[in-house]
Formats: sequence, C-alpha cells, structure tokens
Amino acid sequence: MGKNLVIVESPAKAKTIEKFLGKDFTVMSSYGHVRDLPKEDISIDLENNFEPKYKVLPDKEKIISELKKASKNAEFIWLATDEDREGEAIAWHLAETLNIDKKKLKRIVFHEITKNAILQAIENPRELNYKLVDAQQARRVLDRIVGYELSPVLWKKVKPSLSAGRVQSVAVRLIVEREEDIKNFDSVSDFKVTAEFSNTKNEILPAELNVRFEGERQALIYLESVKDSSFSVDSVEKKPATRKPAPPFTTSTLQQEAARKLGFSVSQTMTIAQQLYEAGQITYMRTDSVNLSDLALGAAKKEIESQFGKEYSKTRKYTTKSKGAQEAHEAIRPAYLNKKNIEGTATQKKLYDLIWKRTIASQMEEAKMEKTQVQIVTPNVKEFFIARGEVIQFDGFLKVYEESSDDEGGEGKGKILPQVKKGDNLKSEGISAIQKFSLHPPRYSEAALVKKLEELGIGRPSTYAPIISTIQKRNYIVKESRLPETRKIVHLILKKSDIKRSLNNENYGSEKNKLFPTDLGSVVTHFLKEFFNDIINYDFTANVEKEFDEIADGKVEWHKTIGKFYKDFHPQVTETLQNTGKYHGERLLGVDPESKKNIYAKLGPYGAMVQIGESSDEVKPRFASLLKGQSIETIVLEEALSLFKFPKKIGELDGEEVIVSIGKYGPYVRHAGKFYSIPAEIDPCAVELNEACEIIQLKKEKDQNNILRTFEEDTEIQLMKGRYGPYIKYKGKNYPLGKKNDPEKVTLEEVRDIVKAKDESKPSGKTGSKPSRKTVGKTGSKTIKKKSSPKKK
DNA sequence: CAGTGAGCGAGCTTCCGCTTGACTT
Repeated sequence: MGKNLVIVESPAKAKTIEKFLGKDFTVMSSYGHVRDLPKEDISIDLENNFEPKYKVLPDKEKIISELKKASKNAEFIWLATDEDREGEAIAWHLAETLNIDKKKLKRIVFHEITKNAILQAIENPRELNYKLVDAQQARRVLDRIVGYELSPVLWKKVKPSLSAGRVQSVAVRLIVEREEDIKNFDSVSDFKVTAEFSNTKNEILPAELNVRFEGERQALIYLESVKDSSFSVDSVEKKPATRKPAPPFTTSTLQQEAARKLGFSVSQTMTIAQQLYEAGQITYMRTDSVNLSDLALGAAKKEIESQFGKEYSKTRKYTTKSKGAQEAHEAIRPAYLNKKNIEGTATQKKLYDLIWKRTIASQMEEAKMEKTQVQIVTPNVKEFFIARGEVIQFDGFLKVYEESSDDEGGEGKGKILPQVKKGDNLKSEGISAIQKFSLHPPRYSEAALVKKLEELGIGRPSTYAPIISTIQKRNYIVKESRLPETRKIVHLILKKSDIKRSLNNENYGSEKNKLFPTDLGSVVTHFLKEFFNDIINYDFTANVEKEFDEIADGKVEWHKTIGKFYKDFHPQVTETLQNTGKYHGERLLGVDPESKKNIYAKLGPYGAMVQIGESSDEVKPRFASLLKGQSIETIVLEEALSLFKFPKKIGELDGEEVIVSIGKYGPYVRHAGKFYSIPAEIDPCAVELNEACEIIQLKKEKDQNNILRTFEEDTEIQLMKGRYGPYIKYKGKNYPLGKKNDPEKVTLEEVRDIVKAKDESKPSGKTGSKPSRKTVGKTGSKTIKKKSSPKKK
C-alpha cells in the first residue's frame, strides 16, 4: 500500500491515472456518489432548515469499507473527483463518510487525463469548496422535494405509482405539446414549379421558379403563359462560400449523430461508448465540453498533416455555448488520434470511426466553395427560374466528415451546373407544377429530445439516456413507428406546348422510432400544467440554476434559497390535495343516440376508456377500453359508439361460433374455446368472418413454424425458436437451450437435465432475483421487496 | 391469459445525478 491514496469516480480512470503516478500512489474509485438521501422517504427535515439526512447507498457499503481501510493506512488522501458541482459533493461526502483527518485531505482536480495535467494537479492541491458543495445540496434537496411531494399528489388525484419531477415532467410535456401542435396543424398546399433546361451542348440545368402558386388554377395560368415561350439566361452570379467543421463531440451531439448516421438509440450509443472508454480507446463519454487537450490538438495536427497535407490542418479551440455546461471533462475524442481503426465489434468500430472523424475534422481547414446562381427568364412573364449550383474548390474538412442534419434541404448543395453565360438561349425539356403539402412540426426522436433538453439546460450528460427510458417505463411516452398514408396530389406537366394533368399518389406521415405521448402522459401533463405550472415551466430549471450559481459564488446561503422555494411550493401541494377532485382528463364526445346520455373519453384505472352516462348516476355507466392507436384527445363519437358493440358474433366456422371482442390484451377472435389476437394494424370493428378465419389460420401456421423439434417419447417437451436463440418449452415454462447445444442433435436426456438443473438452481421459479448476499446493516430487518411485475414488451 | 371502472383503507409507489454491471422469450 502506497502512502498516498487517490480517489476518483470511475474505475477506468483510476486504472489510467495509476500508470502516471509512481508506486507511492494507490488509486481507487468511488463508483460515483457514495452517499445520498435514502429513497424510502423524503429524508429532509422540513421543519428544521431542510437538513438532509444522508445515508451510505446500500450498494456502496462494500466500497466504503474498502476505502476506509485504505485511507487509514495512507499518509495523504487525494480526492480527485470531477471539478463540477456533483464532483465536489462526492469529494465532500467521501471526506465525511471516511472521516478523513483534515490534515491528511487534499483536493485536486484535472480536466484531462494526461500525465502533465495530473502531475500539475498534484502540485496544486486545494481545500474542499464548501460553497460548491452547498450548491449541489440545494440541487439535491430541491429535486427531492419536488419529486417526493408532487408524485404523491398524482397518486391521489390521477393514479397510484405515478411519478413527477423537475426533469422528467418537462420531457414528457415537450412530447405532449408537440403532439398537440401536430393535431392542430392545418396542412395547406401550394404548387411548386420546377423545370429542366438544356444548353446547346445538351447539358441539363435544373431550376425552380422564384414563386409558388397558391392553387392549381394559378399554376395552370402560369404554364399556359409560357407554353410557347423561349427561355434565356438573364444573369449568372458567382459567390464564394465557406463551410466550417462542427465542434468535437459532447454526449448530446454524439447521441444525435450516432442516431442520424448509424441509427443507434441513445442508450445503445452510451453502452458502446462505455465499452470504448473502458477499453481505453476514447476519453470520457459523459461530458458537456467541446474542449480538446493541448496533447490532442498536437496529435490531431500531426495526423492531419501526414495524412492529408499541411494545407488541411487548422488548429481550432472551441468554446461551449450550451446552457449550464460544467465542463469537468474533455470533449469525447479518441484516446490516440493516430489510431484510425480499432479492434472490436462492428458497432464499436462504427462508433469509434465516427468519433475519430468528427475529432479530426474539427481540426481541419474550412471548405471553400463557389456558389452559382443562374436566373432564367421568359419574355413578357414576370416570374423567373433560378438554378443553383455549388462547386467545391477546396474540400478541407469535408474530406473526412460532415455533420448530418435532421431536416432535409441544402438547396443545390454539391450540385454542379453546366457552363452558361448571360444571353444564352435555353431549351425547355419540361416544366412541372406539383402540389406540395406543408409539413406538420416533426415528432421528437430520442436524440432530438436530448438536443431540446440540452438547449433548455434540463438534465445532464449522465442522465439523458436514463430520462428517456424512465418516461417510457412510466408509460408516459412510447417509441413507435407508423406506416405512411397515401394521398392524391396534382401534377401538371408542360412538355412540347402540351399541358397534361394527372393525379399521383404521394406517401406521407410515415414515422420511424419517434416519441408519442400516451393518454397517461397527456393527462398527467395537463394536470401538472393546471396546478403546478411554474414547476414544469420550460425555464424553471434555467432559473433555479441561476440561484445555484449564486450559492456557489457565496452570494446566498442554500437553506435560504430552498426556504423561499418551499414557501411557495408547499402550499400549492396542500391546496391541490384539499380542493381538487380526481382528475381523469375527461372529454365530452357527444350524446349516445340510443340512451340520449353523454359519452365521455377519459382515463380509467385500466387505461383510456369511453363511458356512456355520468359516474354520479344511479345506473352504472357503461365502459369500453380504447384500442391501440386511439387516444382520449382524438377519438370521435362514432369511434366510441363502435367500441360498445363488442363482443360481436360474426359467423360460424366448422359449426362453432366466431366471436370478436376486446380483452385485457387487446382485440381477439374467439373460436372453439381458443383465442387469437388481432394484429394491431387490423381494425377489429371491421373484422368479418373471412378475415377472422385468416387470423385463425395464420396463428396456427406461426405456432407450427416456431417449433424446432418435438420428442415422440415426451410430447410435453418442445424445442422452440425464440428471440434469444432456441429454448425448451416444458409445462408452461421456458429454459434457454444454451449455445453449446445444437437443437438438431441434442437428446431428450440432455434436455431433461437442462430443465432439472434450472429448476434446482432457482426453486422459486422466479427469474432475475438479485444475489443480495450482503446483509445491509441496520436496515436488515426491513426486507426491501422488489415488485415482481414482469415487464411486457 | 381475454374483466374491470364506486368507496373504504391496509401497504406500497416517487426525485436527479454520479458510477458500473446483469440478463431476457
């Protein structure tokens, strides 16, 4: 044991640093926060100056006892946690928990994991910054109060087990409001006119008219007016332009680019980045900084000069503009810039390649272009055509990498125009006026949501991925794809003095992996907006961040800030609990023509439903659940009425009744005592006998196909094809076959052994139970039970 | 595996931000 103990947050970081320091230093890791407010209750003394009651996190007991042992033997303890609010707090919690003697404690910080930076840090130790620690305590206490006072309001007024918080509730709100914008969006159409012209060498010049026409009539009038016209070049304008590379990756921009270029989900990107980090291939992946170390700048320069030449290199220092950035780390970059490729899985290679290119490009010269704009006119007609082109004169960083963008566009980007000059006559090869519908605002993808949250200063690099999974787990939002719909659009084509009109099909509205609000998400958001608007305001976080900064600057005392907040907030909680009834997001759809009673759509205890009659009536109202794809916000009376028609007899098959109905697991067909789910894309209201028979037949075939093998000796055992490879199905339970066993060759005996082995290892039959071998001190008597709700996909 | 939807009240749920692993049908 060395006489110096250094503590950092991440074990991978510890490993690297240990190499830089001599044998007198032992480097250990805290694995993040070690102490926190226990989750069982609010753990803040609300009457007594908001004193937090911290406790060592249950899964950190072991690491704390190891750190304690090591710190006893050390002469000095160097707390080298990150230089930001959370890092300072971790250092303080460590000092407190390990009971470190003040004379032995040294606080050091570094922003880059380079030998120089670390040795320099060791030369310049400082004290703990208690003001910064207090800013973190304020942040922690505020989040706890908001989360643990708001959630119970939802339990009582909306539904049990719901959650609300400073971050998650705003994330859900963004998605709910975007969906409302889309619902309220009126698509209008106009006519875009494009043409292809040819010069004397028969080279094609594509162009667009300078205006769009409001309707078909105006478009037609225009086409008529140029039916027999001649076209000529009125002007050729050339302008130089440049394009600059994007800054190096932060967590948020990496997530966005990996989604656009590689199709990775936000959590997938983080998992792969973590693997690269642990393998020492990239720097830390949870960062809000675009800064590169001098070492990296030098390495990039050398790499660029040797690969592309001196003229391609340009050293650039980027500064962060994102709100609330704390910049404790470097940007995400390759650990060694001269390593263009790495060993690893396909996805690791792809992500590394992206990071390498982005980093290198950020240190390259800008691209130089010449943009050309040609105006093409017709005698006696005021509208004119514009052809745009772009010629790259020096590719610069484009040689390596270009950032993608979510929206299409880039007029004439990279398009080269044929040579023409003023006065040249051009021949029209065809002019078309095509109806264009305006597009509703786009739905958020995971990465787009992260981008928006970052803009609002909400959430941190370490939480972007968890936020997205939390609000999905809570069933506030869902990630879904939707098939396109088709509509007819008008095409008017003028060719050789002849105008042809046609109606063409256009696909629109297809969505891939976008975020949609659920009814629950909408209702909860509306509730919070009505009663706690200031908490889920988009600038709430930005405002409290300013106050945290004041605490960190020593201008205010943290208890005061929290006291001021609580004085306003808590009465809203008690007020809402006392004076409001249940909130179900009820919406009146109309009147039932049969009973003349009102029909409502609302959130019931089992999800969204429609209801005929009032809840207060003596006669119980009738209820029916909404189908997938329907929502409280958008369902109309007619659709509601058809939901009350189930269960519905639709005919007979083989002498037995065929019935369509809606159950716990969605719509189904029932026949001869068996149930067959109706796929989501089929509307159960429209299912008739023919289609029902098809559904039955299809299900039977599919079941047949998933069976890999059966055994004559024991028909209860089946080998099945599953998502995670072949598995054994036996008496309603599943057992993975294991990679070693070939489903074609395995014997019945071996299969029985696998079943027996698994049943014996887990006699309860419950899967995924935690191996909590460590007894948890005092709380040992209070058994913490995990909810046993198997998650459905 | 294919109903249920009130009200009462047992006992439970819940936050954000640091970290890394575990493991499915």
